Amino acid sequence: MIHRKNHITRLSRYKMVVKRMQALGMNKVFSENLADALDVTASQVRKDLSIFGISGKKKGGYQIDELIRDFNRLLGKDVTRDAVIVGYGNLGKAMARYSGFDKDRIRIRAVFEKDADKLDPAAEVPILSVDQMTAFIKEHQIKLAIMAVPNDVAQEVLDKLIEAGVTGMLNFASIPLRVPEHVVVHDIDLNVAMETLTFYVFSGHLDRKES
Amino acid sequence: MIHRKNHITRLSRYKMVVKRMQALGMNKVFSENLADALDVTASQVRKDLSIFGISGKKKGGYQIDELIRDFNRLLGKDVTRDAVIVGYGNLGKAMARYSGFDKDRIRIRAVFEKDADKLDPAAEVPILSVDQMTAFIKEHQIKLAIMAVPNDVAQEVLDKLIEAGVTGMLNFASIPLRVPEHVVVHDIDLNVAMETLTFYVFSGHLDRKES
DNA sequence: TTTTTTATGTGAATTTATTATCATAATATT
DNA sequence: AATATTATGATAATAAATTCACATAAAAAA
Repeated sequence: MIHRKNHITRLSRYKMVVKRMQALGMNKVFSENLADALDVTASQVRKDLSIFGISGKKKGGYQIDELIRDFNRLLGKDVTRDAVIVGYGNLGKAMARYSGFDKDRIRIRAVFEKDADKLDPAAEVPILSVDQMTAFIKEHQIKLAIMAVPNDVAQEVLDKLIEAGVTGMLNFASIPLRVPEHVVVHDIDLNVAMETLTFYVFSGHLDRKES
Repeated sequence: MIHRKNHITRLSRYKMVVKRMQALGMNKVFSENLADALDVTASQVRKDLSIFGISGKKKGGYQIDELIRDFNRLLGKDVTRDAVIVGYGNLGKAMARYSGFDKDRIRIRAVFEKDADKLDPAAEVPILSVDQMTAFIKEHQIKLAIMAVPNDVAQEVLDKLIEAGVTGMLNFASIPLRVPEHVVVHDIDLNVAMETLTFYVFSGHLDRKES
């Protein structure tokens, strides 16, 4: 069985709630609990988990510590992943300071910015010149990038990143980007998100399905 | 035929590229062109458009000015939609200054923040106290909100927004939120997005499908 | 120990989404 | 005016995602 996007997205969510449950002192969890918490069906939970080879016990549910071990294994062999940010505008800055990343897995190593006035190589997350980007990525073998640059340079930046060795990016630009087969781009188009919302809110056609 | 999320998301994208095409001086467009630009099939484009009651001509494709008129009609009767932001932290600030919204349709009217030091009622987009939130929303009949608040207050803020009359929100908190039937929440979980990405990048299981 | 209860795991059924096919209408060509 | 071309639109086919349903294993109760 191949893992599709939806499964993986949910996997990450399961991880989140299971961690919270563990923090609450719980030891085991039923598919029904997860379903509840994430507003999906219990069937869906069991199917997802089984797709990833995770199994529980016919009565006692799933053991939380085992679950977390499995989630970590699946989402990256307990290794921290290094990432860089390109663009230190509003969004780039917000991402550089974003506290919501799982610090044990995703670490922002640097931000690259064109405007010389904004550079700050001494900051906790150093703000470096784009001129250093390729070298930095190659040296640290960075595979992940967050693109927070204007639309009109997005494709150019993307190409440069790929050239340097990055194979996965989170993209905030709202233009269609072209990438080779081996590269994954996850687009977050805030304008599209808001427009979609207005459609639902003002049209009444609510057959909504969670994001 | 009912409109599902995917259709609406694509509709918003079609609008974007069609507008760009118009800016280029083009008058008509073929399903094949749109398919190309957005990396979907031409069949998909035609189906989407037909679902929204948009039709072209059996040879000459779709008339761009008509398309744009239809898109605007569908996405909100040519009326600007007012929205507020809750939380003036990194993300809230980025959203308040975000230039990517279609200014003709989505207008940020105010930001609400708890920390008194951050308030700035005179700013172009005024930063107001959360104490004023409910009154402001009711007075201006705001229906849309962007939630950029910490996880631990997200549900509370959401409830308050709903109480005040908001029915659609973009949510950046990464905890599962409960909402009544008539309310739509679009979640953007940046951590989940990054983790999903790492999975694809480091696992090799690439059966990726665009965001 | 035997019986009852209950949560998993899986294959089947269903629903939803996407793609392929092709008759048809509009345009262009001869 | 007749013929050839071609892009749409509708329907059929396929694929993907989700839910149902139930046999089975584990735990609890009797």
